[in-house]
Amino acid sequence: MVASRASVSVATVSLVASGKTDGRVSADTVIRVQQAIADLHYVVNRVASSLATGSSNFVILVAPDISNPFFARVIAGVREALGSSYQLLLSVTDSGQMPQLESVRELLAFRPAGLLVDAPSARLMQSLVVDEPIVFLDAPGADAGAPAVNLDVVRGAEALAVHLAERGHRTVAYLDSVTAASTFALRRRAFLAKAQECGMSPIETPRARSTIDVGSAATEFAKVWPAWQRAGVTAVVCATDTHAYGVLQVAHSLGVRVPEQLAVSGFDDLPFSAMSHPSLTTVELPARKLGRAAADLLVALIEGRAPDSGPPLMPSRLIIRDSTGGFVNGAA
Amino acid sequence: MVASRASVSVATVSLVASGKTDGRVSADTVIRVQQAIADLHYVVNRVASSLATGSSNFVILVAPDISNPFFARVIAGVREALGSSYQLLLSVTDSGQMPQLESVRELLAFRPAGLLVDAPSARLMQSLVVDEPIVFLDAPGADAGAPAVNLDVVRGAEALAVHLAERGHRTVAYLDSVTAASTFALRRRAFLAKAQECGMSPIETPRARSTIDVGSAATEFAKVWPAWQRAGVTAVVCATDTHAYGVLQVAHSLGVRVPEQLAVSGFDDLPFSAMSHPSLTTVELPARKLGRAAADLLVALIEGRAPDSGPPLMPSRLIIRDSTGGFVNGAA
DNA sequence: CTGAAAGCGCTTACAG
DNA sequence: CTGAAAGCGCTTACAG
Repeated sequence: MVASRASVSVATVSLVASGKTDGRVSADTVIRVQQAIADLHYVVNRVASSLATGSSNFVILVAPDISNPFFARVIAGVREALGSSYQLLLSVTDSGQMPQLESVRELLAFRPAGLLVDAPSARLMQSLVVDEPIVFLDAPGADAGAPAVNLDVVRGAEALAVHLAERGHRTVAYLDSVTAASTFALRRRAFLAKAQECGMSPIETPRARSTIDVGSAATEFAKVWPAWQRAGVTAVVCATDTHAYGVLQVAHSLGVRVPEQLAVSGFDDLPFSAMSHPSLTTVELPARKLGRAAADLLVALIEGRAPDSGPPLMPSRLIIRDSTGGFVNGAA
Repeated sequence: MVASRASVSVATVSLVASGKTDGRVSADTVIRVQQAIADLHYVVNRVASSLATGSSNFVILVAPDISNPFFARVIAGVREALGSSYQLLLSVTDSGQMPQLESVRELLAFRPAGLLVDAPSARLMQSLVVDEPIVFLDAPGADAGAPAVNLDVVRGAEALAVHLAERGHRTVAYLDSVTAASTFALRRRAFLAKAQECGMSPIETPRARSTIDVGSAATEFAKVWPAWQRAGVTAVVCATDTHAYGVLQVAHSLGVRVPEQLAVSGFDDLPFSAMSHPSLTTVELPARKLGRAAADLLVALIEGRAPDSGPPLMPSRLIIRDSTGGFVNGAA
């Protein structure tokens, strides 16, 4: 420990470096040590420090599909809640891949103060039983035991089905995400069930799905559209706004007018959705709030405090815009 | 070390766990120890291991503006090159913020095997003198000393200026990014200089800049457009494709026809750019290749190998699409 | 082939 | 107020 050389002491440097000097070190030496630290550009080795104390002050967030803009907002919320107490490190999977159990285990071996896992598969949640603080985000279906913060996607999906039914749609289709995250399975199921209940016929084949990027979504939609069109589809609901942009794009290219010939909608309410042409009807999902709530919960767990309340469910909200606006058929 | 209890040894467990058993441990004990490891779900504590060996096997990538889709592709390239030898951890700044020296120092305190810094400010590069392996990405202006992998944005920016001049444009404007990354400063300077050289008049006030998201870009463009229009601007070059999407959007809303009344272009060639309406002229930047080259260089540095070649400069390429296509004025 | 021992750089009671 | 010492969980020469 070089700093000790500079002045004359050893454990004292540790005290000074960590600011635990309240009446344990004289003002003189504090200054002298700080000087030495500054001179030598000394930075405490967190690895050693973490080993010695058995604790750390960083949090790892595991997430799939970082290219989803929704995700950037979740991160912003997490950082907000973490403040300066904990540093955030991200671990991302390849596009379209889910985080695997083994890689989460490896991450745990870094001994973070806590772990945040976004959009896990149901399987991951079940098999991941550890005593480290861990919180799942956007993980519907987590058994009650696992701490999780969820989005109320069901309410939004149902509102969307009702909205389309009211607009007179009869035959609807769904463009899904390929990732196995349970949130996507839930969105789809909730929408299809409610659609059925409202008297609409959801077309389930061909099944359409793509990764969360505009290009893939466009390609996929272009592939299935002929069949859907023959089946009489007048509305397509997409797993995310990003998928919907792809649909809007292809529809435009093909001369399919939105919303007159085809209603389009998504989930997320990304900023662009208010400005696309036509503007996009979507289920608003409070990404930032989700991130904040998850991080708050994690910090409570880390610090051994009981979470303030029960399992939070962030409300979703249907935002009706032009992409589903103009369709009128029979009644409505 | 619990595993030692399960069988009967101590250092042997370490040998087995790290697979260094070539004729140092009998097949029998290897199996016995592996059994114990499996039974106890034992995972080597990387913190302790890292302290003992003085090395680690993870790399930290520091980056601003994770919401930029360009970035997701850079990451994909980095992961490709890192393979399974090194794990990747990300540290992101808040939107529009640059990585700060202090936070990079804190990251170094985790003792990663190496550090990758994307789009650093010139100041960061200068003040960051450390002996840990570190590679800058997309960091034009790095003094020759610092290992860096760059994009040849100058060539692309100049080709764009020439293209617009050939199309007959006389008065052009630039929509910049707010981040202080040197790559953005360079794109702008290179374009403006070449524009001047080609006999065009770049309008420099009002200066337009926004964060890298469609919404902010749209707002900013809406604000400056009246002045630009009065000044006779017929072409706007954007720092990224994302900015250009915002411009396209607002132009559409305002009834400004692209490219007839206004030519629009960007940098990146994001997947969506081929499919927007009109499709977007852009300077293709090889994001994935950039990530791969940077990671390759970093690994070479970590492993003490001399880098294969000189400082790599990834080529950029002008892709001409409809958003600048139709404008004809005088000659051309 | 296997175990005992030292050491990685810190932190934290514990004596002085 | 300050220093000496033990210990965090590993790894790596070094003896047996």
